[in-house]
Amino acid sequence: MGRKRFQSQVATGPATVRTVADLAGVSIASASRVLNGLGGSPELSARVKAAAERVGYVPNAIARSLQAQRTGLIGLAVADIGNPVYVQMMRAIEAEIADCGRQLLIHATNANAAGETELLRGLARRYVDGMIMSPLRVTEAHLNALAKSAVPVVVVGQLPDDAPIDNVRADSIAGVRLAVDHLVDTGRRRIAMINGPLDTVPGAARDTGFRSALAARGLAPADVEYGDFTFEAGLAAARRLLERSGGTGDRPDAILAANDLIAAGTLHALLAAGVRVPHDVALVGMDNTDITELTFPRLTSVDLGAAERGRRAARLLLSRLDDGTIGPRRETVPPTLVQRDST
Amino acid sequence: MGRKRFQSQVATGPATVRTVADLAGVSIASASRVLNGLGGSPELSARVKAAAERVGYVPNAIARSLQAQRTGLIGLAVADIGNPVYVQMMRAIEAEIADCGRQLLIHATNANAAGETELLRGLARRYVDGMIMSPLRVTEAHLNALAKSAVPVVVVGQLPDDAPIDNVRADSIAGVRLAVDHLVDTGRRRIAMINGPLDTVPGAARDTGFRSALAARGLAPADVEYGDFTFEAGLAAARRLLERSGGTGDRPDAILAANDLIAAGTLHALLAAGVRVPHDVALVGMDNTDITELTFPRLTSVDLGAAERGRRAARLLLSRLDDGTIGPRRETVPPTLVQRDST
DNA sequence: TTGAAAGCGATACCAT
DNA sequence: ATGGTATCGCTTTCAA
Repeated sequence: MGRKRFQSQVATGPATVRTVADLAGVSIASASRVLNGLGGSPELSARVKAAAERVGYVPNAIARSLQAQRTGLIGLAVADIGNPVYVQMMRAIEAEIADCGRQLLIHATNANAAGETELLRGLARRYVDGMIMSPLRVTEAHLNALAKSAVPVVVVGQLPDDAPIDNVRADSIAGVRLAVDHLVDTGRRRIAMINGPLDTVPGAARDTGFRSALAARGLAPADVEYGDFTFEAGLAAARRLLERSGGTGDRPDAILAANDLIAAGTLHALLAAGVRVPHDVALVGMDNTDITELTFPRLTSVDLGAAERGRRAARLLLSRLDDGTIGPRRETVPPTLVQRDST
Repeated sequence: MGRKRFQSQVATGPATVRTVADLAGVSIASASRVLNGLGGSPELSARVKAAAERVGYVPNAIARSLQAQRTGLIGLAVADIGNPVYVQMMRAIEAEIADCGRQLLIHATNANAAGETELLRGLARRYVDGMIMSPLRVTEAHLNALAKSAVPVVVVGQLPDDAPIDNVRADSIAGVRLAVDHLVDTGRRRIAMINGPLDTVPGAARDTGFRSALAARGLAPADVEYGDFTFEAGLAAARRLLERSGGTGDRPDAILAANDLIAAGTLHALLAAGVRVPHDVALVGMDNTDITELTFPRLTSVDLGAAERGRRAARLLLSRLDDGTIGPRRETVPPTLVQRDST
């Protein structure tokens, strides 16, 4: 029966509004008001401020969140926080939401689909006002979980067209076409591709795009290899590809890598085999990450707009948090080709 | 005067314990107990669980945190979330704390000292149970703020020896010595260094280490350059260095770069100038980030244990959260040299 | 075993 | 302008 109510607050634990109010000899309501810059007579304000200062009062954000029904936190779920593409995206998102005084809660899903849906069910109702996620693969379970998520979610990546969820996507197909056209325009004809896994959304899209872009120029793939979206996989795939074309004659004169990591691996294999880049083989990566500047020669790469996608996703989410009634929106970020020294 | 208290909860907003309790026809206390797996008769438990299932109940973590006085969130403040070293550290920390069901709240300080102390005063009392920070520079203000932080903080990086704060540090000096010894042992004599800014903690330590390590082998620096800890700065500094030693005669036969980004920039400048690596000039980076594998040739690099430092910092913090009474601890992670193809 | 009620810390709505 | 108090959703005594 509220014993504490009637005993004055001795310095127990960190300061609360009550500590400040007691010290200033005012009600907690007045203390709260002054602390939030609403009303208060000069005299009372001064007393409260002095008291707050003296006890080093810092408002407890948890309590405030409970009352306000919002935390100011935005969740970001990515497969791998080390992947340069996600790093780019994270940076853009962070910058965008920091402007609104919000913070980023980052969660690595480790490309684990079960974990991702669990996240939507759990974490979505945990601490975040909204959430941005970029799943590598999208399953039925994802869609289900997304549909009943308790907070707004924006998905970066491909989603079925009828999914009623805010969605920002890259245009891989157009991106691949940019690369292919660039290679053909600069005289390459035997164009090979080193792709990621076909059962991922980006892998599948890039495969389709590659074949149709070549067909549009009256060409067929010189060769195709698959592996993970990693440097090591790119290195291994490129070695297989080089081995297959033992004679210089049927070696591809250009290779399109499905991302910059694969491209870096490929470059490594080429240089190690004494192949000159771009003289003998032109090389194009995708994602236009920082990696492109680190290699020698620097990599030509298709910018699929990771940063821009992050920025737009953040904006979509922020606007939805302002007004939950707007219908689902879909944005597509157009790719650009950034030519450097590998083509 | 508590109107709501007496009206049954109609489907308003997301389900709460009250929703579940009302639906199951039990008290919220019982509902809470069942939901947390404490007690409850089989019959009652079943009813509550069914009700929770039906309304898709997910506990509100904010409310729980307010009660429990902990959020399960760990804050991480780094200068730049894109820097590969921090990425390594983040990954290690994330993995470590995820095991304990905690999550990472990441904050980019953009190397802004004012922001960092503000963080300690504000965010530390905001949402996190504890915090790991890795400041580039440590000021008086930092130390002050650290001293009165409301939650435990672990600092990754150098701190004054008498600072009563958990602290994990790299041993830059030993790291530089490893590199220098390796270069000398492999026959290099004219060793230059491309360093970061001298007014940063790591920059200063590496400079000291470089000079003393050389002196220990009876050598003097062949040349020294400074710039930021970036690829571009490394590239520019290496160009200046090459220009200075116009004749091949007094060109350094080895360069130590203060981090891998600088090393990559340096490599770029060397290769562009037609210098063979490692034949003409050996090159050693520091931090042993993923970058070392991406370049051609791959970079020999001193591993200052970023991942290990992150892991230890996480462990220190977790143990302190368990028991706040232990005194401040200080750990130093020993460096290792990882030889690759650039030496 | 179950339920009533007291908090956690802050804000907001009332009266005064 | 100021103070009392209900409330956010949950956990946790304390009684019954």
